[in-house]
Amino acid sequence: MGLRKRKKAATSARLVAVARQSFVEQGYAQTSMDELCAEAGVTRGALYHNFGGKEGLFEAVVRQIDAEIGNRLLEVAGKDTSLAGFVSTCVAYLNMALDREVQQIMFKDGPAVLGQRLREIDQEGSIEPLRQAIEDLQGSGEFVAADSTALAILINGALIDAALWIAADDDSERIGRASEALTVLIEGLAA
Amino acid sequence: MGLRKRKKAATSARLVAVARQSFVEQGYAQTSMDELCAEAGVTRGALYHNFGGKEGLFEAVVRQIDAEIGNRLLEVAGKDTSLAGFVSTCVAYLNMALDREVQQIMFKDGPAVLGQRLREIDQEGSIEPLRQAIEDLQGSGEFVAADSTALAILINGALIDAALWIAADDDSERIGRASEALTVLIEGLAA
DNA sequence: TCGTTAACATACGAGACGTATGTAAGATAT
DNA sequence: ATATCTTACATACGTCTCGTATGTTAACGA
Repeated sequence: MGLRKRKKAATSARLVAVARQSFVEQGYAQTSMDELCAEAGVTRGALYHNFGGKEGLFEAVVRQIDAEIGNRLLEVAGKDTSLAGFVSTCVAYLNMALDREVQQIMFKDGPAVLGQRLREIDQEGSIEPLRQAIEDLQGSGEFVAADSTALAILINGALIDAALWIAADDDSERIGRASEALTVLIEGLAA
Repeated sequence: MGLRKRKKAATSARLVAVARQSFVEQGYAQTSMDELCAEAGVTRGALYHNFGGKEGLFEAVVRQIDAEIGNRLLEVAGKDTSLAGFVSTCVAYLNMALDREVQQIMFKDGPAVLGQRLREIDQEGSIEPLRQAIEDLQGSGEFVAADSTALAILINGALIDAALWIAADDDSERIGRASEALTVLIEGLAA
């Protein structure tokens, strides 16, 4: 890789890093691209050259986070393909969804900024690992025989809202309640 | 009620009506308050006097939609308090969630614009009716004995994502898949 | 009837975003 | 090695939008 490409990758990475922090701390709408670029040590020219605009930079951050979640999910789901393992995977997802970065970027600003595109990105990152795990369980007869994609969507949505509900409260008493309800919900799907 | 109050209510209603339409059609960020006020036949002065700003107007729209959903849910849930009735309530909710207005305002822009406040508003509108229905079922021993609020949150989230998933596709083949999976999910919670 | 105040209009200023244009350094071809 | 070309960014500019501060009119109370 030539020097040009390397420097470009470096500035892109710096912009994404700063953006990820600013978008989380101040939210998408309240983040000024002037300030953000200043923090990254570049001007807005670099931004528009590399990402096309504010939205493009945000999407880059989303893809980064989504990839991290997807990798982690695949990692956990690969260990144990039993029903108990699936519960563990969901709990792992729930824990990731409790992260402030994930909540702000993926759940709050994401839908408003990217709209439909966010769902397409999510599909690879979080939905597909869930769907695959479900299908595996169905293959071994441990899970009800309903559409695996639809089930993955339902569980995904349940997990997201649970995480937001948990994080909305200061005292960490909700996480126990949610975890229990989640376990009950999934075990109800066991064949 | 004096003439003053009536005219104030009238302009407020006009602003909310126009805002509801614009926010749905163009999204929150792309909606200009200048144009919106022009359509409503007032200036921005009226807006800031009645709602304090763009956010306040958006919140008014959210509350209006949320109240409609809540009333409808209570109506459906009140008819039949059996397990089958609960499934009907969830399906009714799913159908409302398929509405373009609801999706754009409540699910896409809502979280980004109102953040935590949206959840508080939702609590009264959609969560509480669900929770109440669950508690009734638990009282008659037809439902698993897990935290009713947590279960309501989980089901609410599942329904929202299911609706977005269904609406994301043109051909209406997903609604059947989602409805079936949803039914399976809820019946898995039957005691 | 007259002062008061609510409801709204008008005017103004501060940012913020996107684009068009300029520029310097790395890549490329001969 | 040099000249050309192109990439990666910087700079400057214009437009739009929101919020506020101030003005104005009409309803309300005394």
